[in-house]
Amino acid sequence: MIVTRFAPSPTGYLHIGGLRTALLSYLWARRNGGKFLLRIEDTDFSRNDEAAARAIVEAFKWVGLEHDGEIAYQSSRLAIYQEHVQKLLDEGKAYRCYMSREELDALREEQMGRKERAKYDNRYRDFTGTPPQGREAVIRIKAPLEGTITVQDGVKGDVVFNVADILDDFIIARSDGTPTYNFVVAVDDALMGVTDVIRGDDHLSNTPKQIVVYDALGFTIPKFFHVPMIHNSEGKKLSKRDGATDVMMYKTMGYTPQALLNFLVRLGWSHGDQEIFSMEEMLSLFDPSHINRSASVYNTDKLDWLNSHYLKNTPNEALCALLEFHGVMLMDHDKREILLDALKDRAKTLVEMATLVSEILVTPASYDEGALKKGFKAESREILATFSDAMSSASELHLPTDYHHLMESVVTQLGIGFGKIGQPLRIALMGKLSGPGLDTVMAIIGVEATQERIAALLNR
RNA sequence: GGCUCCAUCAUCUAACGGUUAGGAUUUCAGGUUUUCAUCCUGGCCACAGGGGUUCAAAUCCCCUUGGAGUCACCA
Repeated sequence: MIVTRFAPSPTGYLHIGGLRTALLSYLWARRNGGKFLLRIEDTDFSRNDEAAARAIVEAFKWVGLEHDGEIAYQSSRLAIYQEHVQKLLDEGKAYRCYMSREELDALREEQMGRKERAKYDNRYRDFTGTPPQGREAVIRIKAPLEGTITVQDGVKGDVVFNVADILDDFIIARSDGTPTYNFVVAVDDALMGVTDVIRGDDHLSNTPKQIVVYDALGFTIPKFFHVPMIHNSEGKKLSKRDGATDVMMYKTMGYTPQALLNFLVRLGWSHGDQEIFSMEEMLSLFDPSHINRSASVYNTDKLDWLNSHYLKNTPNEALCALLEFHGVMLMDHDKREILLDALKDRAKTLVEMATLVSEILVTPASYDEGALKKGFKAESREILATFSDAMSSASELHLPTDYHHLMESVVTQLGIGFGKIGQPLRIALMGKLSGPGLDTVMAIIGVEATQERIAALLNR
């Protein structure tokens, strides 16, 4: 069985890059009928872990990813780590190091001065004497001293590290007894039965250390898939400073989860020329071994396009529900269908759509200067008045076509082109020169409101 | 700086030794539309450079250049 996991450190919200690796892990697990686990990596300082976990679960819920089982908190698994540290100690695969921070710093500086790599000098590796008084020891693992470690990566291929270049006896437990990252990751992944680790390739250079831990503890090494970074427009790793990186921001900006997921899955992965992927398609097509090796730049133009695509294809009922989050209550509106049909092709986001709704439903508070200049001419007053009168005497005005016919007959009667009535009427109804078809707008707001808006413009 | 990874249009990508290097987004030009948007049609735009290997290289190898990541008692 394939078991994957998403293991964020609690930073307060779910990052867009995190969502991508979570999505890929989720897809791979689900595709294989496996499990997708969630683990919060909170071994260090007292950051607000609970809130962070809630934020992540909330974001997962919004996009529809679901993890299996309970959320694992590393902070509550300390006993397990200690047990495994002890095991290594007992087996002589790890040892106490009494070197002080000052000594370590001094060593480092000395090495740097000689242009050497900063590296622990193994001074306590085989220490058997009496420990120095009053020193808290850290625990270091005995790492190999020579040879190579190969990370077999499903994305990058075999990556070979020279032990002498990268390793030393790294710390697995701090002087306060708490375990460090590379140790707990390996222990947890092994104990939780994770078979496929899909994560950002910023973790690639950590992997040899984790392999050392796997080996020391006799664990089976999982499959690794190191997914390339998402870069910002400067070509650097995407960070919190790059604006909208909080997944929930996309909800408030009016994006749909499908669009976001579709956008994310196409960053670094593709299936021929296909651009649109439903969740079902992602589930049946995604394979991490087809992930690109190179980083991609985060550019939301395509996200906008995808979002408008999904908006167009969302049933009105569902659209109504989505719009409620943005303060638009349309469930009981009798012209709901006409309204939404007219709008769903015109908006890139739900926020835009909400704005468009109110532009139609609410009488314009002011008129665009440029529009007046361009579209409201001397003869416009009479044309609008004529049209308004015609509305009063018309018998049946319900559907857009009814209004359209009326406009046609007025235009014919006056011997003018459509534009002569269209422009001023549009200004009266919308306050500007762009918008959905006038017949549609009138059908939505009705005869009375149309006449009121015409009067408002004429009396201004 | 050491180590590691990466390199096709502005951007996301296809190509798995043989293509006029394809698609999408963006952009531009037409068309449809009473307007705007949508939509349709078309255009512009790429194999980083240099060596090999091969009948044949965007594809395989090497070098150069450029970019990124990582080097903690953070995760």
